[in-house]
Amino acid sequence: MTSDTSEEAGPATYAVAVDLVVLTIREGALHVLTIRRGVPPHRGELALPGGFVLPSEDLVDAAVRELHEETGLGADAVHLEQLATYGAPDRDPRQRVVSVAYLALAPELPEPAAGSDAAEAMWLPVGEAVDTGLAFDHGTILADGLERARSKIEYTTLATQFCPDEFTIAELRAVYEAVWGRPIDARNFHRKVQASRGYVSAVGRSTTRGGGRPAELYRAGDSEWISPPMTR
Amino acid sequence: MTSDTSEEAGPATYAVAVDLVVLTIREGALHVLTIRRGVPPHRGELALPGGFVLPSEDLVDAAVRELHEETGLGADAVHLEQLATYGAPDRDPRQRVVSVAYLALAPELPEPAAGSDAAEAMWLPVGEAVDTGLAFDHGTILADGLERARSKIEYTTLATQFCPDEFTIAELRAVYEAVWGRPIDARNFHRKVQASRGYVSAVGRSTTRGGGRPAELYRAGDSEWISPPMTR
DNA sequence: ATAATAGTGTCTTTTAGACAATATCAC
DNA sequence: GTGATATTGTCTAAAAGACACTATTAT
Repeated sequence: MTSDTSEEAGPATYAVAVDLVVLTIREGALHVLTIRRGVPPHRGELALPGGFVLPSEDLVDAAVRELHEETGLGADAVHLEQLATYGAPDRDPRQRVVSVAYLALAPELPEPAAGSDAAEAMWLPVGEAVDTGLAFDHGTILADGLERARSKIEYTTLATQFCPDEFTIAELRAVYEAVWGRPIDARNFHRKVQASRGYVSAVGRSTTRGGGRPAELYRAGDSEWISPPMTR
Repeated sequence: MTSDTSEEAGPATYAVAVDLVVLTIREGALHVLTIRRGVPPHRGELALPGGFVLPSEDLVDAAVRELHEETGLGADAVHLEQLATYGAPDRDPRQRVVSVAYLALAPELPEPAAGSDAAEAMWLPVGEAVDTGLAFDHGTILADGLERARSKIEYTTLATQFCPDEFTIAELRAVYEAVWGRPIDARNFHRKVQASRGYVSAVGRSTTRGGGRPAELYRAGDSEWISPPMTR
């Protein structure tokens, strides 16, 4: 018999974790950050990075901490938003774990992944991750994260979060093509980005890194919304 | 010293609750279901209905159970979707509680509220609830729920969830007017609803309950999406 | 000059929104 | 008939999407 079970028992308690769907674009394709599990259950399988929430931490702080541990990125460099919460009683065989999933959008990172953890972390093309399957219910979480990213770049300026500080319209267009998985008319896209006030602001310099005629460089503008929206 | 702290301690555990933002339309205005707290903390203040998740329950099952306890409604009669999760360490002074909020959209109910609970439940116009303020962080949860409802009726057929089984186009329009809080051109609205395949399907009968020329009756169609979307 | 990419302009179709006109009931 | 609401139609402006054309670099 455990100690201290005198008056009311109080509600049952469960472990609470955060899991991360970290998306970036590498070589024109959307990639997701995965880890290979080193311990049971699902040892050797791929999973999303994540960890338990500490007693003093807010949920988003736990997500920021995990993101930093896995990618070295700070909260200022990436977009981070809550995705959904998964809490089926049997989703983790060890104990009941309620997991709050977060979606992170990151610019292309220099190295594959600098996990301070022993677990090997890597970027995987999203199609490959979906096909391979992920441990626990992480396949569902990934699918939900992809759908969120796909829909949100329609009406918000989030696509710039995948770009470096300075980017060209063509590079921004490549983000849409990678996330939506289909080509977009360069000319109409150019016109629509320019028409949406506050989406991008010109730097005043240009680059020839794409070959051909030099392209104007832009930074993210001050608006959070696109109007009229991009249509998927 | 508590018993059983030999090997690894394992992650910290927290109470997990569901809170409900239940919206309905009464007398042309959007209302939210609230309860007056009978016990501390925040005794006497208004709050959202909710409760703890049982060990055997999935999160959504807990939401369905609470909804039934508070309104008598079953899961088939209302739309229920996960909203967001709130877990600041100090959001509940008694102990750490991570709360998964759900949004429910219900048709107008016969009686104000038939809470089987001792707590008095009531429908409150949303403006009044926002102005009065709610206990804990429930004001934030309500605001998030309202924004979700307002945006979702733009591009989904969710507005029909506020209507009885059979309804007129004018009644559906009244939903938009109540949720968005502004008048809508009846003629353009009529045309757009008809143009969106699968939004509504005609019953073949009409009603004069609105006075004036009888209006055709419709049921919810088989589509979940509106295209093109309603614009707010 | 040629290849490659950036950027502008033009045209057609679709949609939004304002609002006129007609239809069908109760009284 | 009048009053009320439903439904259809018409017009204009905005936007989407297809695509021709011009611009500026490297080689």
